[in-house]
Amino acid sequence: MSKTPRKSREDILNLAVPLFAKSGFDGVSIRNVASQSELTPAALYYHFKDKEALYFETVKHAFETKTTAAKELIENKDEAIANLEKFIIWFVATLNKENDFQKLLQWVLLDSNTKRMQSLVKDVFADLFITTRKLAESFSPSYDPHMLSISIIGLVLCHFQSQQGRQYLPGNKAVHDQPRVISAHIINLLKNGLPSSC
Amino acid sequence: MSKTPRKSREDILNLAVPLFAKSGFDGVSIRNVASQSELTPAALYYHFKDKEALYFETVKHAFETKTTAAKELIENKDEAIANLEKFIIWFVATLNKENDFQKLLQWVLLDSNTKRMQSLVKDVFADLFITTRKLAESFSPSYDPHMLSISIIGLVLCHFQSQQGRQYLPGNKAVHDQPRVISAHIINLLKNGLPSSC
DNA sequence: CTTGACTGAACGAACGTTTAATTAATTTTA
DNA sequence: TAAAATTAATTAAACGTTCGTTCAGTCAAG
Repeated sequence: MSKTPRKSREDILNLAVPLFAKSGFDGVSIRNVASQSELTPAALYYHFKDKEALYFETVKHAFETKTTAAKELIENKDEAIANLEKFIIWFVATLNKENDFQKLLQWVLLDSNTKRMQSLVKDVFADLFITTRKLAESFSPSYDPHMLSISIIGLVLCHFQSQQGRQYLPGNKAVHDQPRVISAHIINLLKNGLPSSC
Repeated sequence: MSKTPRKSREDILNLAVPLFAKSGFDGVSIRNVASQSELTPAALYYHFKDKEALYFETVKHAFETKTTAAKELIENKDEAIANLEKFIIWFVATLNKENDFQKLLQWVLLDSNTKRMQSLVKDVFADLFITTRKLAESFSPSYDPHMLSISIIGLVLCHFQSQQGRQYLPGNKAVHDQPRVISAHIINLLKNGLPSSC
C-alpha cells in the first residue's frame, strides 16, 4: 500500500465537482483543480484532453448518480398526485443533500457557450427532465406536459437557487431552508393553488 | 456636434449590460467592455475604480428602470388575486422584453463572491422582492409570504432560465416562449393547482 | 523493459491595473 | 471676443500575474 495513493480519474472528478459548482467554468482554473487533487496541471492533461473535457466529465459525473434514483421512484402505478408528491420530496431532499448538484445545473443553464450547453443538456440533464415529463403527462390536457415539467422543476429549484441571497431579504427564517418545509410548501401550492377557499 | 461623440458613463454601462448578461463577471474582461464601447481599457479606469465597480454599476443600471414599474402596478386596492395576475403578466412581459435583465439576475444568485452577491441583492434585487412580498402577504396565513414570494418569482423565472436549454428537450414548442402562453400557464397553475376538478 | 502516471519547466496569450503623456472641452482672463 | 489657463477625457505602453497548454524527461509498476 503506497503512502500517497495514485488519484484515479474518478477521484479527480469528485474533487473537481465542488470547485466547478462554486465558480463555474470560467471561475475555475486548471491549476485550481490540480492543487485540489494534489497533482500538477500537466498531470490533469494526461487524464483529460483539455479544460472543456474536464468540465464536461465533472458535470456528467455529478449528475449520473442522481438521475437514476428518480426513475425508479415513479415506476409504480400510483395515482398521479401521489407520484408527484413522492417526486418532489425526493427532488427537494436530493438538492438539499447535494448542493453541488443544484449549482452545476444552474451553471449549465447559464452557460454562454452554446455547444457546451447543448451537449450537457442532452447528455446529462435530459434524463431527469424526461422523468419529470412522465409525471406531468398525468395532468394532460389541463396542462401542457412540457410547460408543467419546467414549472415543477423551477418551483423546486428556486428555493435552493435563492438560498444564499435570501438571507439578505426581509422575512427570511432558518425554517425556510428545511427540506420538509420546502416540499410541503410546494406540494400544497401545486395541489390547492393560492385561494385558501377551495 | 462631434463626429465621434464621447461616451458617457451611462453609455458604457448600456454597452456592458449585454456582455455581463451573457458571460458573467469572470467571463467578461475589461478589454471586452473597452472594445465594445470603443475605448481603451485605461479609459474605463477613468470612469470606474476597478472591474468590481464596473460590474456592480452595470447590474444596478440594468435593474433600476425595471423595479420602479412593478411598484406602481400593485398600488391600487384590487383583489389579491387580480393584483397577482397583473404582476405576473408584467413580470413575464418584462423578462421577455429584456433578456439581459433575467440573465443578470441569475448571475447575481450564482455569484461565488459572497460580498459581491450580498451588496447586489441588498442594493438591487431587494426592491423587486419586497414588491412581490406585499402581494404574497395577501395569501397569509395559508402561505408563508417569504416562501410564496420565492415560489412566484421562481415560477416565472424558470421558463426564461430554461429557454436556451429547452430546445434540446422533448416536447418543446415555439409557443412555450410566448409571454402570453407563459403567464396564462402560471396564473392557471397558481389559481387552480394541479387537479383539474376543483 | 515496456508501459502508465506523473513532474518541472516553459510557451505565448490574456488578464487586471497603473503610469505618464496627449488631446479635447471648458472656464478664466485680458 | 480671442487667447490663455484649467480641467476632463482619453491614449499608448507597460507592469506583474495568471491563464491553458505542451514537451521532454523521470519514476514506479507489471
